[in-house]
Amino acid sequence: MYLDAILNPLNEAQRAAVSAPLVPVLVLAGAGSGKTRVLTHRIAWLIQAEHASPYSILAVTFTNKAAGEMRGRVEQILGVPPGVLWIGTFHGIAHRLLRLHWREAGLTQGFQILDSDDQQRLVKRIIRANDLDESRWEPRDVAWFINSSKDEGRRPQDLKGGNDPTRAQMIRLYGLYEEACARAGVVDFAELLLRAYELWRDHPELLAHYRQRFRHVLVDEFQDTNAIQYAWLRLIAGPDGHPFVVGDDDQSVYRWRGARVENMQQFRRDYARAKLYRLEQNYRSTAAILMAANGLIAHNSGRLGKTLWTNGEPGLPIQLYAAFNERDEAEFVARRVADYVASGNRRSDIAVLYRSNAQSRAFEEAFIAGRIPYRVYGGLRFFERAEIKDALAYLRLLLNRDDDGAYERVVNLPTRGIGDRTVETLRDEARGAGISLWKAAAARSDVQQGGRTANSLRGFHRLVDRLAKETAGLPLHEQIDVVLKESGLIEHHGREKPSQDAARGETARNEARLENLAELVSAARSFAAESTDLELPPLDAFLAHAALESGERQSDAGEDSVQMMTLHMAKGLEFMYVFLCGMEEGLFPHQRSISDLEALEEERRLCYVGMTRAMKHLYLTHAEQRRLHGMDTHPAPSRFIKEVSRDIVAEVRPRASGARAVAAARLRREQPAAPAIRFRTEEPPPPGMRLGARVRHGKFGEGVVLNVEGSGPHARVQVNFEQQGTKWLMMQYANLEPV
DNA sequence: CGTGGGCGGATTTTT
DNA sequence: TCCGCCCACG
Repeated sequence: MYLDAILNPLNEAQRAAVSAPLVPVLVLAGAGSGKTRVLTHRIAWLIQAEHASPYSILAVTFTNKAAGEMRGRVEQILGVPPGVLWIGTFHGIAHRLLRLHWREAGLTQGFQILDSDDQQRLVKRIIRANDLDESRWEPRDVAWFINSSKDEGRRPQDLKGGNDPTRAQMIRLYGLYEEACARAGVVDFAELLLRAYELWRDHPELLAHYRQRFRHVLVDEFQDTNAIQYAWLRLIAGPDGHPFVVGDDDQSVYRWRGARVENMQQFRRDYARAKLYRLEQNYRSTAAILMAANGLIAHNSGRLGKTLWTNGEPGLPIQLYAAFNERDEAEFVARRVADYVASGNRRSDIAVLYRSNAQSRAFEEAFIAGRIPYRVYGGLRFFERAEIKDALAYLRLLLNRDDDGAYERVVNLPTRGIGDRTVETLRDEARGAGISLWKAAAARSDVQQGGRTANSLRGFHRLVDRLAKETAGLPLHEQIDVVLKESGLIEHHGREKPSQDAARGETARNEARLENLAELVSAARSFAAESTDLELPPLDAFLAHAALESGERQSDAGEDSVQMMTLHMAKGLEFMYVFLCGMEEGLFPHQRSISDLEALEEERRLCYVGMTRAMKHLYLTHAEQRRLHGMDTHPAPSRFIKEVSRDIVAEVRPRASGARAVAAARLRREQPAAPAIRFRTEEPPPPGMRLGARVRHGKFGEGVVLNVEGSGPHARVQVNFEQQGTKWLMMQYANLEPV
């Protein structure tokens, strides 16, 4: 591929970023501005123009999906054989490093990965084992403390309790948790990152090797990095490196789980030579949608500053619907969806977005009533299902008998007469001797030859040993097949309950579980076929895969259906038509964020993310009455509605309230009000004052045109200044010059 | 050992 | 209101 071919498909800003010199680079990439394209083309550029070896490239993302897309596109552009480039998630890459250097990292060779559920169970066991009150020490809170400590790079010994007994206890539990993990040979997600960081930090020779190798480090969604991820990046890039990071501070919506937008500002401080590029041209949405989004996000402070613009259609104004209640809101959306579908649109081009999952219910009911196929995202994913985790627990035991979490999960599944009492004594014995449950039980059933429980335990151990022996050397999917059958798991779920006719629902659930187990076998088959990872035995690799890529959500795709999801899940996606629902104070912004400025600004960013998902039409809806936790509330419309310039909003019908609204909601076939949109319909905007143009003002400095009203000397422009924020100015007096 | 009723809590979620 | 979890009972 020639250099022209790399640069030609790009706009000027993208081209500048892609062909930037080998210095640290921060790309501020707005929503829909072609950020993935810039990353992939940058990689191509490094290889073609800078003659970088494909082996010298390390590209990091947050999700497997993003990593997969990036890898696909790079390999397509360059024709590089798969697997040469290190493209992966932070966790995936950390995992790979730890497998390669498990000894230096202080891990066991066959270490396994705990998902958050496994982690919480383990924390709970530790709390119980220490006779602590679970309501005082909630496993969720303790796990959160442990994870956020790790995210900050802190080990128990780095933490001080001070005068705070609660904190001191948390630190103690963190320490006990670490010991339990070490004993069982397991690591949680945060541990992967922290260990990978410590591995390099504490082994200069290793670090030197990898620095030499990965000369080119690229990072996607940089605004989502947490402290340890950023520290890790700085280690690998080194003081003289040139990391290429892409992010959007306006789309930072994961502060609550440790992401630090400040890393973007910090990056510029840490790398004084860093160059900043802005991608502001948007290829996704209409001008109306972008103006609404720009106007909203301008209310946030401390932004790096960026305004989206487009050469495309002005588009329809944002439609605002004030519903009577959540049912009316859902019925309105359902009617609009039906209209869109009737005029030939695909249902999958339509998205219903909301702040919290509970809101989906009303929409589901309306869609069912209207016979509109829909798909709700969220909920359990494949590898998180109970029956799948049971099966995985057996597989984990095959590799590592000391995995107490797995042991407890299946020691009595299917039931084999090993009750809570037995397990409890086992736990005590194991803890007393500082050994695993497996070892404790093995010691015991040897001693007490005769007892019934001892027999059961021995039976279980023999089963596991036998499965290990029988499956050794078999292809992966056959290994799993054998384990499923001989462990009794299949029979357990397949067992009919003949006596009860009423148990039909149960039969259906059982069937679904059996299907899932069958799916596990076929997932293993295709995993083995596709996996190029030769560094790990297949079963180890498959278990890591199951933990790190928990799989698709809800697989019953196929039929064209309306997409329903939370705003967080919608990040990174795009839809022709977007309904942003539940725009109410207390719901969005959420009650818990209203009194904290930082949290409130994050809610605003979330709203910005939601709005910028829409390509053609955007609806904002709110309800005047809503049932929340069983109580009727009368929430005020979200402040975010008011923060969108009124000029680009059209109310779907005149706001009604009270009794009138009841009738109106029932009777009115709502018609959109005459569009209130006033920008560039008849008259062209003043020269140089194109939407999104950069301008300079004598006093306020540089800014970007958000909005233009009228023409000639009476025209007014709304400008978002980098320093001063958003202002309306009269063309006549403002003396704006195009930049 | 499995189930039903009482109780408390109820953003957002990837890895 | 509704869901998930814990405990007591059969």
